[in-house]
Amino acid sequence: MSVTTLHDPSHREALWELESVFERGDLITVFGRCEVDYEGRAASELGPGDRLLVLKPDGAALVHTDEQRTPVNWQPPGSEHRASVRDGRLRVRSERENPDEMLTVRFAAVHQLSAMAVTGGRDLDVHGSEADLKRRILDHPDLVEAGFEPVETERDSAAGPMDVFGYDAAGRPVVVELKRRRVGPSAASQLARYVAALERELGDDEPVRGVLVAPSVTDRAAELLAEQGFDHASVTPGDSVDGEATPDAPNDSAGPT
Amino acid sequence: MSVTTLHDPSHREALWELESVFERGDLITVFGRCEVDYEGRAASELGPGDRLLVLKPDGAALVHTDEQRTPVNWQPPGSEHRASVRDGRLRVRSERENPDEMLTVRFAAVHQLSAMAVTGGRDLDVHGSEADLKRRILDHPDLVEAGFEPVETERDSAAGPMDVFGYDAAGRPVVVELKRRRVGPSAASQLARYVAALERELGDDEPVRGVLVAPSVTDRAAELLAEQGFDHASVTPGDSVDGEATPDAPNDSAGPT
DNA sequence: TAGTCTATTTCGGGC
DNA sequence: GCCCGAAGTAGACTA
Repeated sequence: MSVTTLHDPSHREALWELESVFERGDLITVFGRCEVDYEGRAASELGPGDRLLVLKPDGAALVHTDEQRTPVNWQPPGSEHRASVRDGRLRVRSERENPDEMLTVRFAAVHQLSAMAVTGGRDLDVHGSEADLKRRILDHPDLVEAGFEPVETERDSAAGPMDVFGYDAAGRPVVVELKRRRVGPSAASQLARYVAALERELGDDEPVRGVLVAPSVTDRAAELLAEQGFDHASVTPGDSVDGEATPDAPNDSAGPT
Repeated sequence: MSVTTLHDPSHREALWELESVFERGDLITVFGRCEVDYEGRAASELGPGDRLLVLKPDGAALVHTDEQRTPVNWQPPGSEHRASVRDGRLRVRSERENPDEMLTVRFAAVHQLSAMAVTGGRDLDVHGSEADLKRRILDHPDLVEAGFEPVETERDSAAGPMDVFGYDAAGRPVVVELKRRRVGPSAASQLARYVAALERELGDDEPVRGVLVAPSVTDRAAELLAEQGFDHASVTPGDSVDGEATPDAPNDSAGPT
């Protein structure tokens, strides 16, 4: 049987079931009236209400209300689930170390408790990520700008690893930062950080260029880029183009000041 | 009745139930063997396996495997759920606009379908956030450094809003960036961005200081801060201290170069 | 609605 | 284990 369900179990019945399921390694859902407390990196309290508690065999715990994609409370994988009956309530705790965190759910009433044997794939194929954009840029460097030659990806610097490092048609070093979607000021900062680090590394006599590759850029980010003499190439991870550059100029300015 | 459950329903039965529950506004869980497709900001495919689908009345949809805190696929609130039977399978779709996104879950078999009437609070009290840290700094500005005087929070600049703006004991303008936890290079960048914007705004004759307030800082971030002459004050959102500064010096250097 | 930033971010990859 | 950055980030808040 792939699913076992208890309806309106007593706290004792729920406890027995939970303990046996913890052994078995099934996915558990508990729906009932509860209060929730969390203490760890932060702390929180949640007053009484009906919620759905999901306990995963990998240690993850999720408390969901009827709203939002994000659980109202949770515990990440690697936590340990335990159950008990205290003060006439079913108490489910999920605890982990490093950081020390504890989630406590106290059920005044359990409406339903289910255990499900989960099998099958969980590996997702995703398209349109920054990794796809990077592949695209390496296959068609002209999308960054005519004559761009990529040399290294994830090149390390004192400020962290830069997405793509290469040289422009004039032989000047270029740092390329890739973003799969429209970017704001932080992407301009990030690029500036890598460019500055590389300039310190190469010496002040060697000016380093910065190019932000992203579908689009907010006004403020555009100003910040312009202020620092950086360029922007408008490219999306999944444009269907295969051969040369896009109809209009791939980058919107010619080079550094 | 607060929970209705169908075990191993036929696709037709599952469909009828889903349609009536969509009207009612209950929280739905469907456990069964399914494939999942997503297309929108990105795209993904997930092969056959047993998963838990959660459909919320606010339009959120979650597909969970037996691992991870994050759903393997999802749809944010505001989406519209629809169900049908196609090619002998129960198909649940969740669609939204802006951005245009569609999640499709095709069930080869439904092991369990439950509908739950959710009531009660969903407002969480959280402690230890950056907002708490800000309150703490405004109450005890000496935690930033002796003589610091906060003037404005969320002060806007060409690079975005700075957490706290004020003046040091010598009357120099100070930008303070707050982080509730240990920070890396990006926080140093962020601070640099605000400081540079403010210097442009005030004129180059007026040097602007930058202070990062956070529990701790990675080595690399510390180097980046030092390079720009910024300071770091070690403060956590929830330190129990109430009166003066902490025993050891609240900030670790005297001022700008 | 778009821009900007926080988050108990989570997650993965490298060292 | 820590560091670093991406994510279909989500969610909150403001203009």
